[in-house]
Amino acid sequence: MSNQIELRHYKYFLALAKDLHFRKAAERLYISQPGLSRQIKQMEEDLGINLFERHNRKVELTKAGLYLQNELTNTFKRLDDIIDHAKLLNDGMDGNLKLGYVGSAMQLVIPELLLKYKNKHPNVLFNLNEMDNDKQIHALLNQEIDVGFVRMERVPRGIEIQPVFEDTFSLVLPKDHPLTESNFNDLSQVKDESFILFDSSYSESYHEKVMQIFDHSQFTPLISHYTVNASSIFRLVESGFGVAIVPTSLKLGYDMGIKFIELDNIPQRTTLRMVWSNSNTNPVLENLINSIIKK
Amino acid sequence: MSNQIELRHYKYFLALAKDLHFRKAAERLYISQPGLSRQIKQMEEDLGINLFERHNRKVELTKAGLYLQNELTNTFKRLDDIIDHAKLLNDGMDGNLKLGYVGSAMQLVIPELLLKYKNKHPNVLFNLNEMDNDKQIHALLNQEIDVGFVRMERVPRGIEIQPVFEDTFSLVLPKDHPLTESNFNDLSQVKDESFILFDSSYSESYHEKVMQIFDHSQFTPLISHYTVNASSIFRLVESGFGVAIVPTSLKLGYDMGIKFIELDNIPQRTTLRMVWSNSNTNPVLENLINSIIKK
DNA sequence: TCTATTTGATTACTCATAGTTATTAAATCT
DNA sequence: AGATTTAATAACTATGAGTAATCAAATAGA
Repeated sequence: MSNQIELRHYKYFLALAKDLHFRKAAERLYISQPGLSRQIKQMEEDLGINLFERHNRKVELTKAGLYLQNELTNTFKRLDDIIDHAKLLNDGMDGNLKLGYVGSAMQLVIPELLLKYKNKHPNVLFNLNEMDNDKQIHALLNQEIDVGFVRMERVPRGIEIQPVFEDTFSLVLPKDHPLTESNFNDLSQVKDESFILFDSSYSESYHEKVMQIFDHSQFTPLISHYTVNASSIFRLVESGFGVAIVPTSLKLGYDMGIKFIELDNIPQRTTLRMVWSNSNTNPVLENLINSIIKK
Repeated sequence: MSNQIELRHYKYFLALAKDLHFRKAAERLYISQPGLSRQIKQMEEDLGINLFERHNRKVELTKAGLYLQNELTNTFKRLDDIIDHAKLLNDGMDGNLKLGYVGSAMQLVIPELLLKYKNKHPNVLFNLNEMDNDKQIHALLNQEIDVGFVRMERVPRGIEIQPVFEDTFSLVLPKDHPLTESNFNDLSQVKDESFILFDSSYSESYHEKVMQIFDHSQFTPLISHYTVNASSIFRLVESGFGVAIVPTSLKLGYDMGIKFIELDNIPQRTTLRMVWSNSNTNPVLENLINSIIKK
């Protein structure tokens, strides 16, 4: 029972389940149509499951077939990952880690963490992918990345979240702006400037926190631009289109005609958090979590 | 690359990984030793992974081979579950659910919940298994059950937990005991009796709660017996070996020479909780969770 | 040290079956 | 009614899984 079935059968089944058309699926598989017909039939008989309903001129998935399509797709994606990972082990690597991160984490936090980790585990291969907060959650759920670094507070069920680095905010001004660290007192001094901010699609909770800063300073800012990455914010500030408020750690790594004034006497902070899926079985993931969370 | 490999290869690999002996593994697979040698070799070449180290007179798994053994074992167990489930769908069932529960939940809570659920979903097949708290957590992690009903408070990462039913405690006495509902005031009236309790291995947190009751009544009980199931507790009480404290809902379903006095004016309660793994993809599981948690 | 035994790899064969081409049956469209 | 598209069936081919026989190497035993 379910004994003569081979991977081939499952692959053929998935192809047919996609096309719902024997000839086309067979073509895509580079086999003949009768060959496919026979393999599918054999699979149905061997499993004792009707996978397709053959109607007059169209093929449809049964309930059981639809279920199988979903589950098998996942299973084989997972199987591929397993083989890839085993290959790495075979080549002397201890494993690999696919990381996602918001751009604002790349200046300070990520390099530091990775250096520390790589020191301890030199044979772990890294893939780095900058992506926004929501994309990272998506990628985690699809097992496309192992770990993400986000600025958000709530995550869906199945995702773990832990703070990694807390940062102050800084005011960003053109270099020739009259305000300086010494004559700066509080934000009300820039209440008539126009502001350039990260788009709220970047992170709802990040955006809200920035708005709290304005509340706290008791004025409503004129926002002239929303944009999605730090360098375009800085470019706009440099060109005199306004001023900005960003996480302080972004100060590093950019050399532009701008200056930072750290807002360390307001209570708002932005926290970079590490997120990962608790159903992920990548064996080096645990190392990373321990090495980062346990300081 | 990793293209000509079939399920057969993986099955052979797992057999050899277990035996670490070509001839024996081949025997167990009902094929000849050269056949096995060739298939394994082919698998190693096709995947580009050295799976075994052939020493003088013994075969050992490589690092990559060991990893593969673990992961593939899981994957194929999962694949079997998927096929089983698809078969149920094929036979007109909507799916099946494997439940674990502590014995004390069987009297009142489980039947009520299941009746309500079965009404809505008549084509879901149930498997019921009485097991203690820890066993259920184990079974969940191994995907041997879909849902558990436990009396505990903390569960490991990856397991979800939600309260289902809160119960008072009751004092259990032999039928001919002088204490009755009308002349009972508080537990100090039985402070000189010996007590029969659930073994603390049943649940750490349950045991602690019962101890709190004694603290609350300001006496240290003489405990004469620890046992693991309700009916043996009742049997011992009936036979005059002592008195007991148990969840009130156990009153139902037993017809013995004992009587219950509900301790509803002490603050302690015991909560039956539903637990499940958040990596479980059984499609009917979600129904059950919704139907039970959302009252 | 020589022989017997146990190990997995190699070789040469066969036989089951995946995949082929050619055809049929049924339904739908002109 | 004839043309076309669909999947199933039938008969054939050839790939490669599995086999028996043998080899090479490494012990173990006398």
